This record gives sequence, C-alpha cells and structure tokens, in this order.
Amino acid sequence: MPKPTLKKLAKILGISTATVSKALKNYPDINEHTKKRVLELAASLNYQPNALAQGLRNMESKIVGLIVPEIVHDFFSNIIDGVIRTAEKSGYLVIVLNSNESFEQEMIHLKQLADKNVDGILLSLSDKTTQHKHIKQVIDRGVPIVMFDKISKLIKSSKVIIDDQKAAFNATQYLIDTGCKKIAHIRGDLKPQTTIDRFIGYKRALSKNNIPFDNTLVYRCKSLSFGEGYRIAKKILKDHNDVDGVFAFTDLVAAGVLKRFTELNIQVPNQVSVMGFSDWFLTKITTPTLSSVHQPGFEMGVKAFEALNRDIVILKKEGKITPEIIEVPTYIVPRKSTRKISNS
Amino acid sequence: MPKPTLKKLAKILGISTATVSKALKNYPDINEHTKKRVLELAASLNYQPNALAQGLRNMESKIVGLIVPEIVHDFFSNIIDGVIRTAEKSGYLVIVLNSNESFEQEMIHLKQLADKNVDGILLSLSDKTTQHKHIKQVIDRGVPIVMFDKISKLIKSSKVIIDDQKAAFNATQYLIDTGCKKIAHIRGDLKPQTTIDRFIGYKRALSKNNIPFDNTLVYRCKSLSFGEGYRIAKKILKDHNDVDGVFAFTDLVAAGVLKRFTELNIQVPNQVSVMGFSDWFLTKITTPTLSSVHQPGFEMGVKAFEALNRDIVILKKEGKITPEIIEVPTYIVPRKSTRKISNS
DNA sequence: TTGAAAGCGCTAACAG
DNA sequence: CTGTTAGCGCTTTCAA
Repeated sequence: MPKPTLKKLAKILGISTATVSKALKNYPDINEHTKKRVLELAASLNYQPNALAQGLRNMESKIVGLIVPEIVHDFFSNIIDGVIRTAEKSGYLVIVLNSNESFEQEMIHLKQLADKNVDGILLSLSDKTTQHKHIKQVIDRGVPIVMFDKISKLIKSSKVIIDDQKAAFNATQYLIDTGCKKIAHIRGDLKPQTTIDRFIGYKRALSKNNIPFDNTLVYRCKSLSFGEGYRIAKKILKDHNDVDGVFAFTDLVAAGVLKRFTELNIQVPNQVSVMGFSDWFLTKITTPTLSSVHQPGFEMGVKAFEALNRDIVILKKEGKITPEIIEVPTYIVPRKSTRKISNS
Repeated sequence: MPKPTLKKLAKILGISTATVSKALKNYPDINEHTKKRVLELAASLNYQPNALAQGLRNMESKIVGLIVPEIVHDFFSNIIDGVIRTAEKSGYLVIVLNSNESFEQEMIHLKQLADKNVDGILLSLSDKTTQHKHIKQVIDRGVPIVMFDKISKLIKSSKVIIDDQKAAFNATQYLIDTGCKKIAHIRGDLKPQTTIDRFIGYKRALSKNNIPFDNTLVYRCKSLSFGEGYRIAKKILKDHNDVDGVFAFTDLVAAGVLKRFTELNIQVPNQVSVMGFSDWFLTKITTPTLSSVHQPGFEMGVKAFEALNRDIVILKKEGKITPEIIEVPTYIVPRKSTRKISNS
C-alpha cells in the first residue's frame, strides 16, 4: 500500500488537488460538504502530508538544530530535554549534535544543519571556539541562531544565560554567612567566560566582606574532573591548613574535594565547608551531600527554544531580528557540605 | 543575497541544470572542462543543494529518529552520543525524542517521526508499553525500526541488546567468588523485561553454586531511585543481619544502599559487598566506589545506528529486511564495594 | 465554490 | 557529452 498523496485523494473523490489541499487546511472558501468528504477519506486512508514536499513548497522544515559541547553531561542533558519538549509544543522536531568541545566539529555541524534547511539553530559554544566567522556565516544565510550558556558577546543574536558572576558571588557570600573566613576557590581553565565570571564573583564577595584576596587560595584545574578535585584538595590543606571553606567552580571537582577530605578525616562542613556549582545529580550522592548553585538547565532549554521560535517568526515576517538577552535566575541549594545559616 | 540554486548556476554558465547537477555529482559523462567550471562557480557562490528538494526527489531525508524513554540519564545519554556520532559518519542527522516513559508519548513521537519522513527510527520502549500496534504501523508505512535495550520480542525488527540474564548471573557469581554466601537482590518493577532477566540471572547463579534461593532476600523497588536503595538497605539488615552481599539491579539503588550502610557503620565490602548494574558515572563518586556491571551505552548506540543504516539500505534495495539481533557484551568493573577475587 | 497551472529545487530517463 | 522533459507532493494565485 503506497502512501496516499493529495493527488490520489483528488482522483478518488473526482476533484482537484487544490480543493483537497484547501479542505485539509480548513480554508473558508470550501463547501462544507466537500470538506467533509475530503476529511473523511483522508482519515480513512490515514493520509499524511509529505513533510518534504511541504517543506520545499513553504521553504521551512519545522526542524531546528541543537548543538551542545557535550552530551553525556547532567546540565546539557537537561538543556536538551527542555528544548525538545518545548519544541514539540510548537510542532518542531530537534536535531541534536555534539561538538564534543571541538571547534572544527562545531563548524561542521553548523554547516550541516544549515544545509539541512533547519529553521533555526540553538548553540552552546565549545571551549575551543575563539572566532565566530562560522556563526555569522550561518546567520547571513538567513538561519536564526540563539546561543545559550556558553555564548559570545561578539555575536548579535538572542541569548539565554545565567549570571555566573552573581551566582558565584552568592555562593561565596553563603560560605561567609555560615562562618567561613578563609575560602579557597578552585577555578577552571582560563578560557571559558563562565570560569572567569565565577572567579570574579568569588573575588567580589570577598571584597564586599572585607576579606583580603589571597591569590594562593586560588587553584586552577588542569581538567574538569573528579580526580582534579581529589588532587587539589590535598594541596589546599598542605598550603593552608587553616582553610575553612572551598568554593569549586563545578560539582564534579567539588565531589573530588569531598572525597579526599573524607579520606583525610577532615570534618565537612564543620572544619571545612564545600560549595559546588551546577547542582548536578551527583550532589545528592556524595558523602556528605554537596551544597551547590542550581543551574537551571531545563528552564534554559525551554527559554532558548522559545526565543528561537520567536526569532524564526519575526525573521520571516519582518526580515530581521531584534536580539533579546534572557537571564535565567540561579539559586543556592544548601545540603550537608556547608553549615546552616544561623538565623539571627 | 538569495541562495544559489542549480538553475542559477546553470543560467550563469549558460548550460542546463541537468549538466550542472551531473557535474556536481561527479557523473562520468561530463566534460572535464565543463565540470571544472561548474565546480568552481559552485564553490565561489558557496552553493549548497537544497536538502528538502533533494529529499523530495529522492524520497529520503537523510535523517533518522531516536526515541529514548529518558534523556537525563547516564545510559541513554551515552546511547544518544553513540548514535549521533555514528550517524554523522554516514551523512545522517538525528532527531532525538523523549518518551519520558509514557506510552502515549511514544505513540505520538513514532508518528511524528514517520510524518517527518525520517529514513528510519531507533527506539527503546517505555516501561509502560505493553502493546505494539503503533510500532507495526510505522514499519508497515515502510519506515525501518531498530530497537535497543528495552525491546519487544513481538516485533520483527533488528535489535541491539545486552544479555541481562548473563550479566546478572556474572555479577552474582562474582559476589560468590569473593566469598559472599548470603546475597540479597534488589529488583525493579515487575514490568520491564530487563528487571526480570536480571532477577533470573541472580537465581541461576545461586542455583549453580548450590545456594538455596530465599525469596525473603529479594526486595522490590517501588521506584527507581536513590531513596529506595537507602530505604531498602535498612530493611535488609533488619530482616537478615547476616547478609554479606547485595546485588542491586541498578547503580542508583546500589548507591542508596551504600549510603545507608555507611551511615549504619556497616563495613563495605568486608561485612557486606555491594554490586550495582549499569556502571554509571556515579559509581566513581560513591564512598566506597561501586562495583558494577558495565552496560555499554555508547557501543549500543553505535551498533544500533549501524544496524538501522544497513536495514535502510537493504529495504530500499530489496524491498524487505532480514532482522538481525546484535548482542553487545557486558563486563564487571570491580571497585571498592566488593572484595578482591582471591587468585587461587 | 472549484480547478488549472505554475513552481519550490532537484534528479534521471532519454533523446540528441 | 549535453539538454529536454517530466515529475517528486504540495501550496497558492488567478481565472472560471
């Protein structure tokens, strides 16, 4: 049984394809009776319009692309989930691609998506991306892009972000509020802006509370891994045996710290408090459970698609986009790795 | 600057679209000189064929669909990653959809994908799925399906699976080999076949080693969660204070057990060994780290796409598919929650 | 209220 | 070696 087409329906009913098409689309200028006949036949034959033909005709695919720098990743999984579910509500399907933190992959994927005639692209930059010609090219081809999380200020597009500085400030302030006086910070690589911003937030909180900034309390991860946290924890204790707080730029590293502290019989949170960032699932698994800054992946995915959908519609209607920056709020999730805030 | 089309290239060069098309496709019957001119112009204009038009013409989209019952999930993330990366190598892009363990969603998604003219679908069943008409319908529409992990024996399609029985047997045998004599099993719901098979594997291992099966040593999770493991751990100890091994059907639950044991000062692995299943990331985070059965998500994703691609090609060429069942091997990853195997 | 016709961009059979 | 032509399935004027 070959798939039914408009033409077949038309032939069976003895009317033209134009009429069938209009009937199916509920055009006003169709005789009720005719419409009914068409609808019934379509239903009984289980007719489905050919999306490729529709796409070609309407110059739209009802597909968007989503590029993340990593897939097996708590935060990005949530983003993907948020995007897919929201897209579906507007009749969009989502092609997912993984740049795997590679600039070349990111370039290739962007092009692949544009070549597939997606109606828009959601993009989180790889850490390796330092130039943006490939992005501008796609935008110039008329494909709207919305960036999220790892963004570039140099691209004129809608963006969905968190305020990393503010979030890190709050995290550090939280440690101070629970009595920490000597707080180490574990930061990431020099490159991604998020790492830099979290570091700045940490510094600002210290300064706000008149705690002198001590550069030897800042540790840099060579890689984003559990093992790095594990390694650095020992180093912190060696360098500063009176440290009483650690703010790590990401949960995984904080979990490594926690593990090492436990092994070394350091009391957490009483002797040293530990604060993570991102609120990944693992925060609930560690011993003790890890306090963290909630980074709302799902919501960001939702907002990102909504922004893209808006941009797609506007671009089509008005020929150009007015980018919008959307900031999604973060909040601290206190668990057992930090002390309670004394309610004064 | 509107996108260049075949027609435009042809007009500029003063030749026909057919010739341009063939030149671009590297047909043998094109004059070298002409070919060169076409290629150069195409490159300089950055010509890209319109995928929608190609798709309509060739009746293929070069897109496949992937439906998983959950996205924020270690195992399925790995599957997605494996599928996407493998698909890319064959020029395929992947639309990802999340049934969220809902039968209705699964039905809808299957239809959406078929309506979008995907060339094939990769599917892992939701736990709620008990009938399969919706799947057969799609196959009847000529869209090949490959099932993975959560499969149905009632569907005639290629499948990529692990041998849950064998894996669970090996896990239990491993506990026995490291000296466990009274092993509790925490199993999942009655529904998914994987749960049942793991339970059977557990029983077979006991029987093989002449350990009488004791039904009171089998605990059932109400939900697949950390909290359930935490809850059940206490119960196990209360019911059987001489238990010396726990085999949980999934890591998350095992992690809950570990946590409770640690809190209750039960020595793991010396007093009780704990074995998980799936080898999720969290196995490396728990205290102690969790021994587990490695479930190769990435490889399964790779194999699943390869099988689908094969089926797509064969279906196109021969009009029908000969389904293939692919079993991906599992293996035990010993960590600190089980004793060492004594090398005798 | 309906239908004829054009055309989205591409490919392939066939003729020259 | 190249071009003509037909057509994939659908939508949308425009004319009847």
